[in-house]
Formats: sequence, structure tokens, C-alpha cells
Amino acid sequence: MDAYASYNAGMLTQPIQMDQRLPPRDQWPAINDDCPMARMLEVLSTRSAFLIMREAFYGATRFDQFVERAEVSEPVAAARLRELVAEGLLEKLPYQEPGQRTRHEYRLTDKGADLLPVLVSMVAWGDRWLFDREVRGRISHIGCGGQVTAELRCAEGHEVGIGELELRSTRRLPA
Amino acid sequence: MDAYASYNAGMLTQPIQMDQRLPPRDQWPAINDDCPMARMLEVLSTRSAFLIMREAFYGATRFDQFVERAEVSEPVAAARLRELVAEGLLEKLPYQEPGQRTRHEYRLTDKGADLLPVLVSMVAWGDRWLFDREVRGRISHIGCGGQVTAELRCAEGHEVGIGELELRSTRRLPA
DNA sequence: CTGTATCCCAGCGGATACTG
DNA sequence: CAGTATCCGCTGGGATACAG
Repeated sequence: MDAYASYNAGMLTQPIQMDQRLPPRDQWPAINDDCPMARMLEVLSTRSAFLIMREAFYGATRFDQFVERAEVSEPVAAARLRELVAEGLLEKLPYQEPGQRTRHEYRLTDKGADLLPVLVSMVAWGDRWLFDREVRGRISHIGCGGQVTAELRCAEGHEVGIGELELRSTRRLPA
Repeated sequence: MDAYASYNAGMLTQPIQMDQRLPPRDQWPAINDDCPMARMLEVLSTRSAFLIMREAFYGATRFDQFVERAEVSEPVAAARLRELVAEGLLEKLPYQEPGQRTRHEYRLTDKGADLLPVLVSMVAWGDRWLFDREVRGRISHIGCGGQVTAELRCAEGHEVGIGELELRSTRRLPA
């Protein structure tokens, strides 16, 4: 029980089969190696990476746009863009406007675009708790125009509050 | 137009009144000072802070639990816990079990608990893109038992994809 | 316009040892 | 059990200058 409690410490980790025997303690994988949140923080580890991604969502595609709008220095922008491309969150594509030389643009990949719920929920939290406001109309649904937020919902469609959550530890056993 | 385009560079910032005259460029507030996401990253700036918060959600309350489960060193845990308490994400409460001396426990505040959508969306992204899986049952709704995820939804209840979003720049003018 | 090279500083975070 | 003190290496990130 104590072993399980300790082993299952990561809420945000992998599925566990509770009926299996546990391997020796020293063979347990590190919690953070199996935690998708911890791994996500390795991909998007720095403040500047978030800022670059923010501007990519807003529509920045060129190097100087990222530098100015994310308010980071050129070396930092270059490093983050290179890393984000390597991680597959952005892609660097050649394009050519008529009569211009070939240029490159940074575009969100599906993998990168799928981070939007993370950014949106961060924004919602910041608005509520750091600016003490609920901002409406920042992001809306094309067509119906409804305000878009990141909310916790269950498969049945119910909106879920923090008190209505059942958190199951889901640590996977090592192979 | 160019001025507006540049001034409005932050998708994730504050409401702008487009019909007002702009102040001189050098009086514009820094983009990141007005961006709730950037400000949120100051509060929760480090990897270890996220790990500590993760364990708080999972139920850790004591110092040694945070150290073991978040896999951070004692000095780091102490520093992060102190900062998170100062920021109001956790609170340090005295408690006493019968026959024991007074101890302290770290509890999520409302402000801290409200970060759950951020963590959940990070987890969902990590599961999908770093572990190549969709995990079901990690977090569920007490009562109906339905899987809980952080989704982008509009006020009308529609699930919103990345292509269906209208991002309005909402930068507030300086006072 | 899109970077790279170099220098420099501050802060994160581990290891170790020590205290109430 | 719950930290603090100290040391030290690594990295993020700014400033500046230079290059294709």
C-alpha cells in the first residue's frame, strides 16, 4: 500500500495495472520520464519558446516579426525557432512573392497548432487571476461568433469543476 | 495600418479600442507586460514549479512528498513551495493529528486549483504527441464517470477546431 | 532581412552537509 | 520530518557586433 501510494505518485502519468506485481523499487522508471506534462515541458521549456509560439498563433511567420512581437533578442529567437522546428512544432517553408527572392516562413504544424488549448487556458488563468478580469471576445468561433475558452468537460458533455474530478493515478509499469 | 499591425502584435493580450489615436511608439507598454500568458509564465516560471503543482493536484501536502514525487532536491522544493505560497497558488496551513505535534501542510488555493485546465491540456498534448496515445480514464467526472479533457468550446457549446478560430488582437491602449 | 559569433550575467537546480 | 547553507555547473537570455 505504501509502495503503491509512492509508486503511483504521479497523477499525470501513465496507465497502471494495479493487479500486477511491482518490480523492485530501484527498477521503477523515473516519474517525470513517464509524465506527459514533464515531457511537454522539455519540448516547450522556456519562456521565450512560449512567446514565440504565441506569435506563431497570432500569425507571425518571419524572423523579424518573432523578434519584435515576442520581444526577444535575435540570438534567442534564432535558437528557439531552430529548436521548435526540430521538435516539429513549427516548419520552415520556402516561399516566393512575385519579383522577390526566395524567402522562408515559419508555420505552425499540426503538432504545434494542437498546443492552442494550453495557451488559451494559460491566458484565461492569467486574465482571471493576474489582471482580475474576464475578457470576452479575445478568441471567438468563426460563424457563430461565440467566445472560445478551454474548459474541462467530461465525455457526457458536462462542465466539470475541480471538486467533481476523480483523479486516478495511472502510472504504467516498466516492461 | 502598419502601426496598428505592429502594435496589435500580441494575440494574447488586452482589449484595444481601435478608434482611439495611438500614443507615440515609445510610450507603448511592452507587449509581454500586458500579456496574461507571459505574466502567467512569471508566476509559474520553472519546470520544478509545474512539477510541484502537479503533485499538489495529486494530493501531496507534505514537504517530503513533494521532494519524492516531483523528483526535485530539497533546496529546490523549499524554494518553489515558498514562492508558490507567496504567489497565492498554495497555502501553508497548520494542522494537528491527535497525539502528534503541530505540522504544516501545503494546500491548493482557488487560484492554484484553477490552473488545472492548463495542466490537463498539457497532459493531453503530451500524451498525443510525445507518447503517441490517447489515454482514457486518467481523469474522470465523479458521478457520470466520463473522461475529462480540456477542450476549446465556444459559448454556444460547439467544439472548436484550430481552423474555426477567429483570433482578434486585443491590445489595450496605455492610460 | 535573416540570421551567427562572442561575451556576460542571473537564475535554475543538483549534491552535500547541517539544524530544529 | 522539514527544512537551511554552501558550492558549483549548466543554460537562458540580453547586448553588441558582424555576415550572407
